[in-house]
Amino acid sequence: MPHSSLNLESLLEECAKSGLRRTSALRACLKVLLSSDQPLTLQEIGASPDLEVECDPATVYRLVTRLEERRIVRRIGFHSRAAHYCLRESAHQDYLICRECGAVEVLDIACPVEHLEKQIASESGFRDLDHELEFYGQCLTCQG
Amino acid sequence: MPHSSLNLESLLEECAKSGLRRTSALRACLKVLLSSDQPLTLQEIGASPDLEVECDPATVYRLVTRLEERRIVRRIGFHSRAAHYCLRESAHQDYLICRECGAVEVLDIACPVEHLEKQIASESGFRDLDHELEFYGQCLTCQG
DNA sequence: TTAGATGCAAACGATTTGCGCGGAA
DNA sequence: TTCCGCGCAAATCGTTTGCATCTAA
Repeated sequence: MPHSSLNLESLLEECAKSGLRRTSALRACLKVLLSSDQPLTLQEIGASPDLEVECDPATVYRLVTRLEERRIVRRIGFHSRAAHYCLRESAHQDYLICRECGAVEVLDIACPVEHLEKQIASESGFRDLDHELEFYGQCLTCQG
Repeated sequence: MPHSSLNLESLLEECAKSGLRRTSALRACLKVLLSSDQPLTLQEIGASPDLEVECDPATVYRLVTRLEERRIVRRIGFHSRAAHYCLRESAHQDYLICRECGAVEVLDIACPVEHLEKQIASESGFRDLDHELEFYGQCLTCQG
């Protein structure tokens, strides 16, 4: 039960406050993101068995894009062709990815760059700083 | 004069040893990568005024892909639709990217996760570990 | 009532691949 | 002489957008 501390209603509330309507598609996509412990692609969101209403790919795309603009959702690059997304509200995660098969593992480490972020923010003048840290390698299976 | 310490001939040598032929396209692409101080997209490589012979996009794609497989080139995600590439031999770089206009700045910091990498390698069993660290924010221009 | 949201279908852009020719080894 | 690498063109795939309809506010 990932994100048990996060609440669908409070997320919807936040969305509403930022100008989004409480549609069934929005609720459904948020629920899928809440139920996943790994970042998902738009396709994965749209095809999830947890998605309680059918959503057109374009709808998922527009919803997640809006959520990303409002910084409710975080985009993660990985190296796949498709972008991955997760809720920003959940704890920040760093990842370990197999560059061969694309398997994603969530790293159980204290993120080592939090303090750096503040320093970079003040030196660069950039606002709303955020970061992405991924390790790439060949997993045990692909070494076989 | 970026990468002044890196030598085109030694790169070509490394490519040859790993089974690539010394073609004019390979030389040209390596030269472009050597001359840039920022990661480039395939399009940017193919359109570079520094590219000394015309190269078909498919050729650039296949070349860079082979170089990446041989770990001579590193892929970087950023959040643009197109992947960026740089020479792995150059010093490892971390980046600061504007999530609005996409501007890329190379961070002048000692990378803070080198030691973590070793730890993760030994704990996970992953081989040939490598990492990518990027900071995202809104740059001064886009704050204007 | 009406401005934002959705579905459908078409457009886009960055790869990715098949194929026949040409050049490095 | 062989086989890898190249250009050309077509196929893929993940978005991205236009438009008419629907619906939350």
